[in-house]
Amino acid sequence: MIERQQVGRPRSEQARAAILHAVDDLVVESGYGAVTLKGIAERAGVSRQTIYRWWSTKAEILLEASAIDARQELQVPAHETPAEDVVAYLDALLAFLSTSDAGTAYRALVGEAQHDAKVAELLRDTDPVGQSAAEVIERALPGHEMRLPEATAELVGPVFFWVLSGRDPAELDTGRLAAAFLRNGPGVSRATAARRRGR
Amino acid sequence: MIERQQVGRPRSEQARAAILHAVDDLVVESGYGAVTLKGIAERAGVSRQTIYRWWSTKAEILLEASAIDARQELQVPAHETPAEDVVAYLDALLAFLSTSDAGTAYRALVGEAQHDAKVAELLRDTDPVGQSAAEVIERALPGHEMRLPEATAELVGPVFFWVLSGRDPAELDTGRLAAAFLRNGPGVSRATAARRRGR
DNA sequence: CTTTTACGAGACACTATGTATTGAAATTAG
DNA sequence: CTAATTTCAATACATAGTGTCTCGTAAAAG
Repeated sequence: MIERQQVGRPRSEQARAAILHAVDDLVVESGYGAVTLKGIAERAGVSRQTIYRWWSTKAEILLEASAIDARQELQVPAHETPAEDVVAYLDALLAFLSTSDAGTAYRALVGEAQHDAKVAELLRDTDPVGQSAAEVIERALPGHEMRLPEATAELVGPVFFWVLSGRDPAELDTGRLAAAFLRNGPGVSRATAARRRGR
Repeated sequence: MIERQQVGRPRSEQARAAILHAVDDLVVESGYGAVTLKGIAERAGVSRQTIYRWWSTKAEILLEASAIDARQELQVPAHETPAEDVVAYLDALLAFLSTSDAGTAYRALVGEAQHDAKVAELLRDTDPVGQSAAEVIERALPGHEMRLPEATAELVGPVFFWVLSGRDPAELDTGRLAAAFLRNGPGVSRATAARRRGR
């Protein structure tokens, strides 16, 4: 924590929260396209100037509004076997991307990133999907012999593509995907890895 | 071909081409975000009304403008082995998504589809990436025992995620991805499949 | 009480949107 | 040739969002 701003009226936490909630609500209600800074300000009961003071784009606000929820929803409890871990994660990822409010926000951000370099950078810095996937891989498959970036893409990619290309989430067989990922993934079994760590 | 419009002034093919080219140029020059219908009209030397008559959104025009190029760039010549085929396809896909003009348009469309249901439907009907991937799988791995939708997602997904999440295309090891895909993919070898067809 | 910073309210110029109107051009049917 | 039909360019219009600015007020520190 850095001590900044010793003097002057402190930032209104109420206004901040109202803005973030307003964005969340508006995106879910009317979709990202219909969200405007004007609308956010009115909904939050806040002056537009107040928004511009702290954020410069819709995307920035949306990222801040959804980041916490995103992390939480992509956090899966540890399971006994790597297979269970991976399936649970893929299910969570599918639910996040296709049904969750935070997921809606995330997809909107990915969309914006395709034609807005600032958003792309913003998203690269704090990408909840990529990070959560990397964590799961490290946890479920310690001692694996994959390159982590590629492994992350292999794990996340299929679900990511499925949802973002508009396919029906209900028709995706995550078990199949998990099996495929595990088949080519770990160069060593979990037991082997445990033995290695024991030595 | 359906015979429509027997009477009246025919649609100007010149205007149509000018509009499509203008969109192409503008997207490449200034990015999708900066493209406006007004700008397209001015660039193409065309009335705005003429655009509205034939298309209803930027996305529609862009799809029409890039669809042909997209198909062409994702078309890879057949190779000797499945491995070569798959690697060649993944390289083409990576180049398409990350460097090609048509790929830029495609990514923009995928982005729009995340907050525009019309675009999503439009893209679902004519998705050059999904279709080309399915073709490659059927060609390179006849007799495979995968469900085609999941297999398509497994093949395309990692590259798709890599690029759309803003990772550096130069750092992606497509050979590794291809190997992983092939390892879990074909239930039968190409030779076996050929034998089967022969019977 | 003074200084500093944040706030709400509202005005401003600018730009894009989507629709409508008008008159000219290009084509077919009779 | 004429009438009907359809497209076209040009232009105007109301609506709405953008980003910046100003003003008077509120809340904190010294």
